[in-house]
Amino acid sequence: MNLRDLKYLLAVAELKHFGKAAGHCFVSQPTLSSQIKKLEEQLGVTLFERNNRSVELTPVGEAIVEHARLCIAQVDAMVQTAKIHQDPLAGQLRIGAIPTLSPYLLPLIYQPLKSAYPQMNPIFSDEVTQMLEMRLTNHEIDVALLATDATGKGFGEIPLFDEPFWLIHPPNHPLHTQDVITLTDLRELDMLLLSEEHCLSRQIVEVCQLDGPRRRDELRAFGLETLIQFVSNGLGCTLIPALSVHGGRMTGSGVITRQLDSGEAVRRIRLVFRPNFPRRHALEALAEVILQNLPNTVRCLA
Amino acid sequence: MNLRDLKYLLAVAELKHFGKAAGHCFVSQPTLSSQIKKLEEQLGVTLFERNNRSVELTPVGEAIVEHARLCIAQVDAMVQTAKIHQDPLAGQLRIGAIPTLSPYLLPLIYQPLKSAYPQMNPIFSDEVTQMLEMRLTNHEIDVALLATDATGKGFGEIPLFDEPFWLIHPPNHPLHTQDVITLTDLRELDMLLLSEEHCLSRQIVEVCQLDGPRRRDELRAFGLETLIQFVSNGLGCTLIPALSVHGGRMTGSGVITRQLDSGEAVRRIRLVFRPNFPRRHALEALAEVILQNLPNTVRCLA
DNA sequence: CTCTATTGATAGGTATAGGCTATCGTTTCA
DNA sequence: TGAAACGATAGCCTATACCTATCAATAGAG
Repeated sequence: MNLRDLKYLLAVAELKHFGKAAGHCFVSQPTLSSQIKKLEEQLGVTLFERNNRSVELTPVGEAIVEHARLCIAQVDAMVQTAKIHQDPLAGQLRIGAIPTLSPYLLPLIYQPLKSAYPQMNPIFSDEVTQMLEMRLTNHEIDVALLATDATGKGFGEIPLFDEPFWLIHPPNHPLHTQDVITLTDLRELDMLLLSEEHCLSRQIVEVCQLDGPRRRDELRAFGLETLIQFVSNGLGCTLIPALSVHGGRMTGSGVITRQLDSGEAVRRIRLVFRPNFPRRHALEALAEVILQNLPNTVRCLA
Repeated sequence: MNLRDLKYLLAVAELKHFGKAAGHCFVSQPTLSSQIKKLEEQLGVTLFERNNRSVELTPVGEAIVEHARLCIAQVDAMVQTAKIHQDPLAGQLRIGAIPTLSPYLLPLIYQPLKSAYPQMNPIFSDEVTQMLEMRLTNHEIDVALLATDATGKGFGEIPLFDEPFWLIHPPNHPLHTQDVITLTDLRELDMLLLSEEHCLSRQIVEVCQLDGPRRRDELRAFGLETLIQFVSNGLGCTLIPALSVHGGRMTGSGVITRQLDSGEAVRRIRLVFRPNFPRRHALEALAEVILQNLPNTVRCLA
């Protein structure tokens, strides 16, 4: 059975005239006649009682037409739904971000994204890298904002920007009097780190070339804001990403924020997605909005 | 768009595997692939995000599949409806009968019809010949039980039986002492007649060869039972159809019921219907039930 | 790291379904 | 009686949905 046949059926039922119904369907009258006949044969019932003067629905015909009407209505609704979503920018875009980026970046882009692409429905979530990668694979999110390379795991990526690490230390720290801080200086410090499922902690270890003994494992905090509180209380130093300096509550917290004298101490933030994700344009739009709303403490890559 | 495509869509959405879905639909995998691709092109959206290891619905796909599911469900319901009505004996059969037949015949056949064809849903109505013919033409009823020939008006008919006219007269009437009553006797009587829209009144005029002056127009009653009351009250005689003698309240009403000495004084009862009425079998079934439940006061024609 | 199995996509050929024009048979109306 | 209107039928043609064979990409085993 064919949807076209059902449309023919509805046309004849409404106009009660094969010729007019055929015109209405943009086919010839014989085509319509034969298709109605075929439909009647398939269903095993007579739908119309016809003679050369009138065409009338049989009682069964009435019932069948009612079903056909509902069916066609469903298809129309389906096409309508498709039309709304034809714009690849439209519809849900489930965005995951790592916790050391999410609270500082997403507020910057939420309003601009709404303004630029009102038809887009972004849904944000907040998890560590490994979880985001799993959710990507399971189609539970569409794109992840990560600070690590995931191309080796079969994902695609759009590099966005390099986010420098800044040093924070307590006010009375020895570094207070030092004008310029280099990477070498960092090796000497007592670095506080996030728990190891955060990519940030691994990256700090790498950047500072911290060796085993120097790591302050006993104090690994679970959130960046908690870590800052530790520093504020004089328990040590740490590196934090530039965006958290901009958006975080540094002022008044008593910690000293210091830029580093090195272009190397950065993490690269990228959009990561399944390579066959069909709405690539939505990702590019997202990337564009992110890049245009960043503070100049980070280095854009486009 | 095609219903087949929607079924393919549902299969892939459910099994998340093109090959298995193809087997489930009894087509080859390339067929399924190309049809899904075609559907995606027609709708202008990507329904599945696929790679060589997994097939997953996109958010739009989810929405579309929901519509498709409802659509297919409608079609299934439609086929089911058709199946139920495939039996030409099933479903509504709207039966009209003339008022001088209806109250005496229909009670005789109602239960037998229910027993023999429980799937049939007979709906009875009661109107004069002209109205019944109009309703037949307008598809408001499916078949009429008439006492007149309607083949000249483009209807089809199944003759059922010849129903003799019986004479009824008051107890103290001169005919009381006469053993055999012939048609000639009737011409001398003061005949009471129904109003002229009833075919019975025309037929009595014809049978008795009543001429203008003898007709008792001022007393034309509207119903047969009323007419019998007139006779009972000694206001005249009349002819009534045999079934009304059988089923009517003759006993105790004080009227005398007399058979006529003539095979001519009958009216022929037939089923009348539109010639293209599709459920001819239902009519034949009805005819059969009627014929098998008649009293022997009438002469069956089959 | 190579080999193989699995999976969806593609290519090319064929058969059927659905389309058309022309015409018929019947009925209605002038 | 002739013309017009209408649905059905016949015969032909094309688009499309189907098939088999094969490709390309990936994952997992040895």
